[in-house]
Amino acid sequence: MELPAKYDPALTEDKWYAYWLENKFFHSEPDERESYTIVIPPPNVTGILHMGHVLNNTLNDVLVRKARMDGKNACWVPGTDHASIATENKVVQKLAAEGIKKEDLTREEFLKHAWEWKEKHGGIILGQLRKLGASCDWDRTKFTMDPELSDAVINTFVYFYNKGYIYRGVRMVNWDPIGLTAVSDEEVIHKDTVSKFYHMRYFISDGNGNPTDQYIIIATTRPETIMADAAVCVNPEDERYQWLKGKKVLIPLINKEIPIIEDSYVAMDFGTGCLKVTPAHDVNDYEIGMRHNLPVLDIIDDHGRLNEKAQILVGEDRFEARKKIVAMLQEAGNLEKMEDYTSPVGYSERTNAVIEPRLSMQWFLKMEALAKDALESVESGNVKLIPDKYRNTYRHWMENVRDWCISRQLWWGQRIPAYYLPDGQVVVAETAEKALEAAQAIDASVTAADLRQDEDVLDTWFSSWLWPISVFDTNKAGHPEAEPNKDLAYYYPTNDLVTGPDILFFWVARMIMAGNEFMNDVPFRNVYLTGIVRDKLGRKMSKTLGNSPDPLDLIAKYGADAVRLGMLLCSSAGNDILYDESQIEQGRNFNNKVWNAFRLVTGWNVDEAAQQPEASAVAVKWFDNKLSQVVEIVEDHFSKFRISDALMAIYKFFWDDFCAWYLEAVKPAYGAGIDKTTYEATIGFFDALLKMIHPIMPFITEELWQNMAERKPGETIMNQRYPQAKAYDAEFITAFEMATEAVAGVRNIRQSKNLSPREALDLKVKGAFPAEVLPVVTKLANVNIAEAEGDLSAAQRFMVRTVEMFVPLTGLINVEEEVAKLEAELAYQQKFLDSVRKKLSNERFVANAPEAVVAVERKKEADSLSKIESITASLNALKNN
RNA sequence: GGGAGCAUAGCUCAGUUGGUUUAGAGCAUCUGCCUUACAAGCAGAGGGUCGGGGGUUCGACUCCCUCUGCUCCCACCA
Repeated sequence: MELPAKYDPALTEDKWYAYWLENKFFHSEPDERESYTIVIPPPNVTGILHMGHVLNNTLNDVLVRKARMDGKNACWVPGTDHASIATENKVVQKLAAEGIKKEDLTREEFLKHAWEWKEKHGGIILGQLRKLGASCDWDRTKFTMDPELSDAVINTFVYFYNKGYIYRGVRMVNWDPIGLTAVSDEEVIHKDTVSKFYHMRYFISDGNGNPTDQYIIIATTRPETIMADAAVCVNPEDERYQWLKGKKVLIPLINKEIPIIEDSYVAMDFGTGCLKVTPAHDVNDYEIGMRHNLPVLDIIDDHGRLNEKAQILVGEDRFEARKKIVAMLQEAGNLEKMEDYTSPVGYSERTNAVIEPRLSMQWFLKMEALAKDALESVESGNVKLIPDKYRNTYRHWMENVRDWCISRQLWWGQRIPAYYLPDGQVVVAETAEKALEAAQAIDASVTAADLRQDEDVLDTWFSSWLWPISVFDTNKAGHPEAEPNKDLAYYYPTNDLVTGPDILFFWVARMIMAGNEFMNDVPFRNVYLTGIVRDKLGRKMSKTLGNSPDPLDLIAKYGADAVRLGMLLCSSAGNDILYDESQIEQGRNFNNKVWNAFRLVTGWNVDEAAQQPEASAVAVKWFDNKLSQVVEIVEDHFSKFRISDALMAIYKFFWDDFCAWYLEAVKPAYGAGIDKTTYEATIGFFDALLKMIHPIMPFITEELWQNMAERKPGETIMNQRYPQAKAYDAEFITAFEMATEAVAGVRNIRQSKNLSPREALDLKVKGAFPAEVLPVVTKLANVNIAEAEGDLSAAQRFMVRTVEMFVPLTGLINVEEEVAKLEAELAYQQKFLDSVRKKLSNERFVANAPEAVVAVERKKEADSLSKIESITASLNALKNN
C-alpha cells in the first residue's frame, strides 16, 4: 500500500464520524459499569460555532473520550439553550427586515415565527460540533424549551412559590429598552463611559412658584430626567447649605416647585453637594424617595423615550432629549457649565443597550438560603473549582447575592404560571385547569375565561439551572420528594463541567442551588473553568474587530484534529488562550508526524529468519519501560485537569522518544527486513501510542488504528482500553538517556568537524558507562566503542554525566581551541565546586538540612571533583603534546 | 471605591508542603543538512538569575512586607 507523504484529514474525518454514529458508539445507557457524565454547556439555539466553543467542547470531548477508554460508561449529553432575550431579539429583527412589527402580532403569531426560526437555525451549531469530533450522545439531545423540559421549569416555579421563595413586587429593576424587558443584576455590564457632567442652576422659589435671584447649582449626568425630579437633597451637615432649609426650588424649564430635603446619603465632597432626587430613574434616588415619602414620577417609556409626563420633549429618545434639553437649559440661562466626566454605565449583556433603572412589577426568587447551601457545597469541596482561585470570587458573590429577578417581559420562553383573578388576586399552578381549581377555591364564581395568565416569561437561566437534572428526568425538578428515574439515578451527579468563568454565577452557582434543592446533592464534582480565547495581541475575539476566525474554515484547512490540538496546546485551566494560527499548524505538523511514523512502520517487511539485533532489544526494553513511566505521568496530569501538560507529555513521547530515538534505534538497514520480535513490539507500541493520542486527535488515530491490523466490523479505537502503567525500571530508563546523550555528543563533534554521519568513528569510554545500552550508541552514532587507554590528546572529548568520552581525530584537533574550551569548563566547574563547598562548610546547613539534601550536595561535590580531575588531565595531555 | 489574581528565556507557559533545578518545556531564532517515514522534516546550538526593593531562613523562583505594571470580578457617589 502506497501512502502519500502528507496526511489529508479531509479523506478521513467525515468517514470515521459517520462510522461512529452508525455504530452508536457515543450512545450510553445505564449499566453495571461506573458512569462518567458530562452535560454540555448548552449553546444558544441560534448560535454558530466560535473559537470559545471549540476550546470548551474540545476539552469536554477529551475528558469524555478518555473516560470511555478508561472503561467507564461515558455519556456526554448535548443540547441547546433557548436564550430567550437573544433569540427573541433576532426574531424581532428578522421580522422587522420583512416589514413586520412585533407589536402588530399576537403572542401566538409571534411564537410561531420564533419556532420557525428555531427549526431553521436550531441544528446548525450541533452539526458544527460533529465536525469537531464531539462524541456527544446525540440520541439524548435536549433543548431547554422541549415540552417536558419546560414542564420541569414550570414545576420548579410552582415549587418555589409554594415554598414561599418566589414573590412579586414593584422594585427598581434593570430595564433594557431594546430588549424591552427587565434583566437581572448579573446581566448588566458596567463599563466606564465618557459623558458630561452638567452643572445646572435651580432657582429658589419665592413660595408662589416664581423664581428669586438666588440659585443653587446641581451637577448631573442625566439632565433629561430633571422633569422627574421630586426634590433636591443636601447633606444635613453641610455648612454651605444651611440657608436652604425649608426652602423650595424650581425645576428649570418646567418651573415645577420641589422641596429641599436633607439626607446623609449625599456626599459633601462630590459634585456640588446638591443632589437632584429622581426616584423613578435612579436606584439611590428611589431609596431616598422612599425615606422622604417623595412622589415617583416616571417620565420614560419602555423604549427609553420621554413620555407625556415629562411635559416637554415628549416622544424623544432619552439621549436625543439630553442633547436638546442641554440646548434649552443654555438658552434659558440655567446651564452653569459642562465638564467631561467618565463614569460607569450599565449595559445590557444581550443587547448592549444602556440600562435604564426603572420601577416595575417583577417576580423575584429569594436567594439567601439557596446561596448559603451553594456556598457550602464549594467550601466543603463537594464541588471543586479548577483552578481554585475562583473560590474567592465565588464566595464573595454568594455572600452578597441579591434576590433574583426571574421575570422577563418577553414571549420566547416559559410563561410564568401565575393567574390573576378579576379582583387582582393571584394563584400559581402548573396548568390553567389547576389554576382554575385554585381560583374557584377562593371565589367559586370564577370561570376559566375570567382568569388572566401573567404575560411574562421566565429568565433563561431559570431553565438552564435545571439542566443537569432535566436532561435525564423531567419530573424531578420541582419534586424533590419524587424517586429519580433510572437515568437520573445512574448519571447524576455528573462528573465534570467544563465552562467559562463568565457564567460561573449565571449558571454554575445556580445549578448547584437547584441540585442541592431537588437532588440533595451537587450536580457535578469538578468545574473546570477555561480561559477566554483571545487573539495573539490579547484582544477578545469579536466580530467588529474581525479577529475571530471561523472554526469551520480552520477545520477545512487543517483538519479537526489539528484544530483540537492547536487549541489545547496553551490552555492551562483558567488562563486566557492567546490564539494564533501557528498553533494549529503545529497540530497539523504533529498529525503529519504520526502519519509518517505509520508509513515507516507499516512499510517494513518482516524477515522471519532475522535475529533481533542487540540495539533493537535494548530499544524495545527501554521503550516498554518508558511507556509505563509516561502513562503514569499522563494519568497524573489528567487527574489534576492539566490537559495541556498531559498533551505535551504525549506529544514529546511520540515525537522525541518514539520517532527520534526508538524508531531510529530499531530501523533496519535500507532494503533489509526487520526481525519479527522487534516488529511485533513496535506495532504494540504504536497501538498504545495511538490510544494515548486518541482523546486529543480522534480522527487520525482511528484511521491509523483501523489500518494497522485487520479489524472486525464494529471495532473502534475509541472503545479500546487506555494503556495502563506497569512497574518500570527507572534505572534502565536513565541508562538509555545516557546513551542518547553519548549519541548527541558524537553528533555534535561530527557537526563541528564537518564529518559525514556515514563515516564510522572510534569512541573511547573512560568511566562507568552502562554497558547494556552501548549497542544503541554504536548504531545511532555510527561508532566503534572501546575502553579509553593511552594518549588521547588527539581526541575530541565530551562528558556524559561523570563519564568521559573521546573521539580520536588525528589531525583535526585545534589544540588552542580545545584548551580554551577546557579552561572555560574548568573555571565553571571550579566556581560550581566553590559554591557547593561553601554550602557544605556551613555548619548550620549540615546541621539543619535534611540528610538527603546534604547527601545531594556531597554527591555534587564528588562529581564536580571527578570532572575537574578529568578536565585537568585532558588539559595537561593537550599542553604536553 | 472594594476584592481577587498575575508578573519566570523573543512569544506562550511549567516549576505541585522552600533544598536532587547557579531554573524547564513548546514555539520562535541561529547553524548545518533535500540522509532511502516525514523540509509540515532531520541533526546541532544559543538564549532567562525568575518585575524593582526589603525581610524571614543554613537555604527562596517558591514564604512575608513594600513599590511598579497588567488582568479579572464586584460596586447605587449623582
